[in-house]
Amino acid sequence: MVSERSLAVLRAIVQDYVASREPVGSKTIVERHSFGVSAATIRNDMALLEEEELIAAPHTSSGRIPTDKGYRVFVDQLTEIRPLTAAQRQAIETFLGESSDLDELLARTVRLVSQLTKQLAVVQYPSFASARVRHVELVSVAPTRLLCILIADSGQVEQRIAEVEHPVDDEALAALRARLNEVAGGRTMADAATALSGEIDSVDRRHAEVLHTLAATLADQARMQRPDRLMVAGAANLVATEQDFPGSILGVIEAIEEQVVLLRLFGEMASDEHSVVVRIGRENASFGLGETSVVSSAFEIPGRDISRLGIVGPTRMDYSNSMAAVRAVARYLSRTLGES
Amino acid sequence: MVSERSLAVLRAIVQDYVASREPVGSKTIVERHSFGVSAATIRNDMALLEEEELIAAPHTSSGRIPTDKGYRVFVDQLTEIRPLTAAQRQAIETFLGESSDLDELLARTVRLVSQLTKQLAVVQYPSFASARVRHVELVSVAPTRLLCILIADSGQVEQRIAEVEHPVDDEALAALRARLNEVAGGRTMADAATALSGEIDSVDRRHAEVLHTLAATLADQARMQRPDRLMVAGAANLVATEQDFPGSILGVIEAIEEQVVLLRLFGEMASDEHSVVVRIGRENASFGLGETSVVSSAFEIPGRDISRLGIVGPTRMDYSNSMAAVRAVARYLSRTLGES
DNA sequence: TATTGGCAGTCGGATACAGGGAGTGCTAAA
DNA sequence: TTTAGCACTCCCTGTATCCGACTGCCAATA
Repeated sequence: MVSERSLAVLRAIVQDYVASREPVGSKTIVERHSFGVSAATIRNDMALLEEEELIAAPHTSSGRIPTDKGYRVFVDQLTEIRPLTAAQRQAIETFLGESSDLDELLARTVRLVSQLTKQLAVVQYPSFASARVRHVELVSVAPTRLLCILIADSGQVEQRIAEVEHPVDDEALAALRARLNEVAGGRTMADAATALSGEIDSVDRRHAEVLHTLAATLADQARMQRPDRLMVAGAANLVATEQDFPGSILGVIEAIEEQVVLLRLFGEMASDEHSVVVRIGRENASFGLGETSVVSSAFEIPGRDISRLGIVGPTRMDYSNSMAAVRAVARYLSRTLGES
Repeated sequence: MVSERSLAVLRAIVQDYVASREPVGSKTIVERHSFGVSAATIRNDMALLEEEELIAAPHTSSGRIPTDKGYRVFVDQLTEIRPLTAAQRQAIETFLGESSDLDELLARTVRLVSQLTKQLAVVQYPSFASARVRHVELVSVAPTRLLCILIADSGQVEQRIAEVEHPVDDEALAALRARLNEVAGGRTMADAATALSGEIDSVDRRHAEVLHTLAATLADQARMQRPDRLMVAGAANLVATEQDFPGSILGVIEAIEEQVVLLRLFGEMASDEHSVVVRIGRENASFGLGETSVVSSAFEIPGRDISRLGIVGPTRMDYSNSMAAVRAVARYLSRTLGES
């Protein structure tokens, strides 16, 4: 059984180790924290914590460092997340408030979060599967190449080149454009995709082939066959913590570049939408990120599907600060932008 | 004066050092290369090369490593770039041939180049300043918010949110849309920008304010106020060569993320469009990249402005291979895609 | 029972030192 | 111009040693 003071000792160990990167001993604890007890007592508590596998000693006679399990308990104890300072809140507002379009907003967001947390920041590009089709535009870029542009009422624009076998003249193009808008306009992306697929057979033979290609193309687009993208910032922060990755940092960087891994990880964290979720060390082992921790939170921008942002760093990180920053920025995106 | 054989010795030193990361001595050279002379003779040549500051000795009595100047001479001697293997050419075709849109093509390109060269690859997103305006679309996303979508005949789509003070109803919106298309349609981006600016005064008072905002917005867009973007891949390759950066790799990573730096660097390399340009070490010192080399080449995709792709790595890199890969991919983009 | 002081034991890290090895620079000879 | 030989320099590595930090345990104490 771990006593209340033992947990306080664990907190002290986590804080000191995060700050110094050095195993922390009993003497250090009594010096830097105001426990009313002696070092020997702390040692007894540390023996308990080690029994519970919350801390470990890298070498026989050295200070202790938290285990993944120790970090987990530490984070779970953090019932109340320390709010950001006024200056930090101000930074969020001024930094994000000026954004003109979604791309820039997200770009600023990742940069901001990486600066606030000193970690690598990631934001998931919000998809818009639930948005509706406002307009379909066709542009002939070559005799047998049509550019299909899909405009959603959320403002999102998707484009795709369609190859057709027979050239399409301007007149036919106009007819096709009208037909496509008639069928797809106003529908949600998913609906439009199925509607277009069903439309293929009931069309003028001469253009069946064209429509077929177009419908398939648009359907693909609408289904968001292309997986959501990620925006990343602060890679230098990750490399700066290289010493915290005993087993080469290369695997981590590769996993970040292989965005699919992170997207799947985000997918698994989608449980509670309005709180900050933390996954620590080995909890991410199945993603090849067994030495990293991820702190993330959901956010929702009006007209878009719900999405996630977060940070990725070594297990030895300032969870309190990371959670506060991630939560604050996610809330800003959801609330402040949602109100305007 | 550097003799012909001295240059051969320089080549040998560069090749061996690039391969082994270890200073190379005279004995190693006679063992691994078929000079018909003894180690002592090589030493004399090495003394010459050191005199010319083409090589240097890290320690008094150790092998030699090439200086930046040495790499420069080595690269300039590479009159003929070794062509890629058939397998590599095949890889380019199959890997890039399947791309559906420009984004994916560029994404595949950077990944391919980073794999071929084992370096960090960068591609500049081709701008379209010389393209013409095909269509301007306005979408009301909120009473006082208009989404402006600019469609170019090259297929590029740019979007921007415009804030206006007074609400705009559907009827006025349609009129505005017609007017904007009338003025801007068919013009190049640059022309459209000036034309729109000039149009502001000659419009119905009630909508002057709206048009003003829109014109300014579109003008900004057309001028490509937003700098060209970069796509990056293979960061892991860069980190893997960390040992080749005596002065911390962090600055390099920061410079990469700060895309402006690379864009300016690319801008300075734009001299010869159809050949591969190499900048070595201190030649990039003014960009904070004094320990890195950049190999890049221009390419041109139909309907787009000319643009660049390249790789960034330590001065100790396989220049021959990097130049061959960069040139081959750039040519593929320009030629093969241009023909189709 | 919980806490404390003391003390022996353990291990890592820093320091000092010697020996081996790789490589150069120089000189004299071919 | 090239070559062989040789002395010299310096790095690297392994070894021995010392120092310091910390733990773990035990007996005493509140």
